[in-house]
Order: sequence, then C-alpha cells, then structure tokens
Amino acid sequence: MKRARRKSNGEPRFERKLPEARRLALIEATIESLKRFGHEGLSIRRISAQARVSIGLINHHFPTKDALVAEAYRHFNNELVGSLRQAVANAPPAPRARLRAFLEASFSPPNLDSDVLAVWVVFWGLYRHSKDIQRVQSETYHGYVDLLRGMLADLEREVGALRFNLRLAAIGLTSLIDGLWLEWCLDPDNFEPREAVQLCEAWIDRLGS
Amino acid sequence: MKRARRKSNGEPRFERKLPEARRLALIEATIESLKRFGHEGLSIRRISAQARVSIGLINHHFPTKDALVAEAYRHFNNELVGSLRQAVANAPPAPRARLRAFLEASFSPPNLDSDVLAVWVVFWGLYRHSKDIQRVQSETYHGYVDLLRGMLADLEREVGALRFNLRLAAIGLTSLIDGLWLEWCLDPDNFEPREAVQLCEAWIDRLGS
DNA sequence: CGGCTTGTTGTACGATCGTTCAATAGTGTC
DNA sequence: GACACTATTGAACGATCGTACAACAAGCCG
Repeated sequence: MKRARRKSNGEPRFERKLPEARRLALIEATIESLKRFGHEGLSIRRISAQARVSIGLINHHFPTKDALVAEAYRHFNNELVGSLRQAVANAPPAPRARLRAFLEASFSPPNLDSDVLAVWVVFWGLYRHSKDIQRVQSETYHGYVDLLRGMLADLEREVGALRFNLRLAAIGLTSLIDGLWLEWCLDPDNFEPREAVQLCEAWIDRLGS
Repeated sequence: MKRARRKSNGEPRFERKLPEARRLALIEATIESLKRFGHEGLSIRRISAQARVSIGLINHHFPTKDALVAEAYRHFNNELVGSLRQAVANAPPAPRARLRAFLEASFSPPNLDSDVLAVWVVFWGLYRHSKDIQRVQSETYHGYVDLLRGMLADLEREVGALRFNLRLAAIGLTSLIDGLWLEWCLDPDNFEPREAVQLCEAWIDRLGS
C-alpha cells in the first residue's frame, strides 16, 4: 500500500489556488498579522500561520519577505484611496459636500480604527530604510494627493477667483487629517471622530476668507 | 607570568563609568543606532556596537532590552519638550511671540530632521504592543500638551473673552504640527519648513475670528 | 486510471536574536 | 603593593529569523 494521498477523512490536505488569488490571500494575511502583533507580525512564520499555509509558500509567490511587505503596503494604500474615492463619488456633486463625505469617510470605520492606524505607523517606520517601501509610496501616494487636491481645486473654482494657495492648502489639510489620525490613535479618548471632522471643516471654511 | 592585565600600549582595556553615566550613554547609543538602522537598529548587538561596549553590559544596567528602549523613548520625549520649552522661555513674553518661537523651534534643526522624525515613527509603531512604551507615553506626553495648551490659554486671555474652544484648538494645532512633521519626513522636497510655520500661524490667526 | 504540471509542504541551514553567567579587570582605599 | 568592590567582558544557550530545496500531492487532461 502506497502512502495515503489524502487525509483520513478523505478531504484534500490543502487547496491549490491560482497564483493571483494566493498572492492576494498572503497580502491580506500580512496586514492581519501586522494588526495582531505589530512589527513582530511581519515575519514569515506569523504570516504563514495567519494565512494557514506552510512556511515555504511565501517564497514561491514572492521573491523575498520585503517584497511581500511592500505589496501589502501597496494594497493597504489602494484600499484606503479606493474607499475614500468611492465615498466622494457617492456624495452630491457640490465641492463642499464631496469634501464632507471625504472627511467623514476618513474619520469613521473602517479607516478610523486603532489597528488600521497602527498599521500605517509601522509602515512609515519602515519607509526610511526600505527601498521597496519608498518605491510603493512614490507610486501610490499621488492617488491620495490628487483626490484631495482635485476637490480643493473644485472648491476654489466655485468660490470664483484665486482665493487661496492651492498647494499649501492641500498640504495643510493633508497634514491636519494625518495628525488627527495619529492623535486619535495614540489616545482615542482624547476627542471624538466627529470633532476631527469639525476641525477639518473649520479649516476649509477659513480657506476662502 | 600572569595574563597581561592591560593592552600592549598600556592603556586600560575599558573605562568604568558610574551607573548613571553609563545608562545615559546606552540610551543615547540606542537613539543613534535607531537613526542609522531604523527598527533593525533596536537590537542588543547594534546598540552595544554603537556604544562601544560588550554585548552583556546592557543587561547589567537594564533588566531587559524593552526597558532600555522605553527609557530611550522617555529621553527622546524629554529632549524635545525641553528644547521647545527653552525656545519659548527665550522668547518675548507676548503670547504670539512665544507661540512663534515654539513653531520655529518645532520646524528647524535639530527637531526637524529626517532622522529624528523617523525615530518618532518607529517609536509610535511600537506603541500599540508595548506596555513599557505606553507607560512612558502617558508619563511624558502631558508635558508637551501642557506647554502648548498653556500658550493658547495665554493667547485667549490676551484676546479677552472666551473666543475659541481651548481644548479643540490645542488638539487641532498639535495635530497640524505632527502632521506637517510627518509629511515633511515622508517627502522633504514637498514644502519648506518656513511654509509649515506659516500654515500653523495662519491656523492660530483664525482662532480668534 | 495513468501521466503531467505545478502549487504546496516541511525540513534543514546559517545567521541573528535576547538573555545568562562565570571570569576578568578597572578603580578607589588602606 | 595588596585588597575589595563591581563595572565590564565575551562565550554560550535556546529561540526565532529568512531562505533554499527536494519531496509530495491537488487538479486537469486524454
């Protein structure tokens, strides 16, 4: 008798997936492991366990661990920008309404989650010393910037003449949002998400004056 | 002949320091190693090499590596708050002048350094999963908040009546500063430090209106 | 059912991790 | 110069890291 090719219950021991699907599953497991264990979650063994696959599989689909982490960063960026873009698309066409939808999506689940923000911070910590992360950042960040800058440009058009410095306004609003994200993450009891939206809207209100 | 107790040149093989001095040297080496190697710089061997001491010395002065890292975080916080406090103390007593000094100190060397900001981000990445870091954060963060809130309270007094929500104003300004720090770190070519000061002062200008 | 492709497994390897601890040696005191 | 104290050294431990690779097996085709 040859060695059993199946488990005793007759089920297959594992499921083969198309490379594309497996790569996505590994990327999502990477992010989930990062949420659960912080920076220590970014190890082959933790990610493998999270994805319920063997240790060796990751290097079959990704050349190195760093490549997987970089792709996870890309996915995380795309998910954020995609959800914000969709929130804007579902809003009324008026610039102010679209900006409000953008802010409310920024400061409500699933984006405003302590785990999610902790994930961002770990990625940022890798940025300085990882060429891979830097490359993904340069490739994905403009999506976010363009979305926000486009809405501010629309607002400017509605107001009429050139009332504010578009470039500085975008930088300031982005910084305010990121900073409020960070503060809320470090101490969620310090203020309400609703108040973060208020602060950003007050900033926007005062742009034209 | 007994084994030589000195190096061939007659110099001592190492220098004994008082525990307090050695602890400080190890803390500074930790931060320097963190600047040079990012998160990977937070290992006993890297820190030991940076401090030019043996591997075993760290555990003689600190119970665990995490305790050393937490103390480094405390030192880093205290250095920042101390430099900002001194900048404020050296400024004219008018609230606006003190706030300006605070902002200019925030957005100029040595605080506005890519390495320094990268260090912050790594510490923040540890925050969620390290009780030690959380404890230090809760013990040191109020120094920063109190300094900034005190200046805003002075400004409010000067203006006269209760013109703005002090709590929200402090949260917003802190977030704006932190966010601008982060943005500048991720892309120093995006804007000038001077522009960051401008954005913060514009925020303050509009508080009273 | 037999053969083929290739997604998947799991052991093994060398490197590095944090920590321990007995031995060493710098430094002050007499 | 001898001694005591203890800061310091450096080897050693087990654990875990990322990666490589040979063997296995799931799924498909004829």
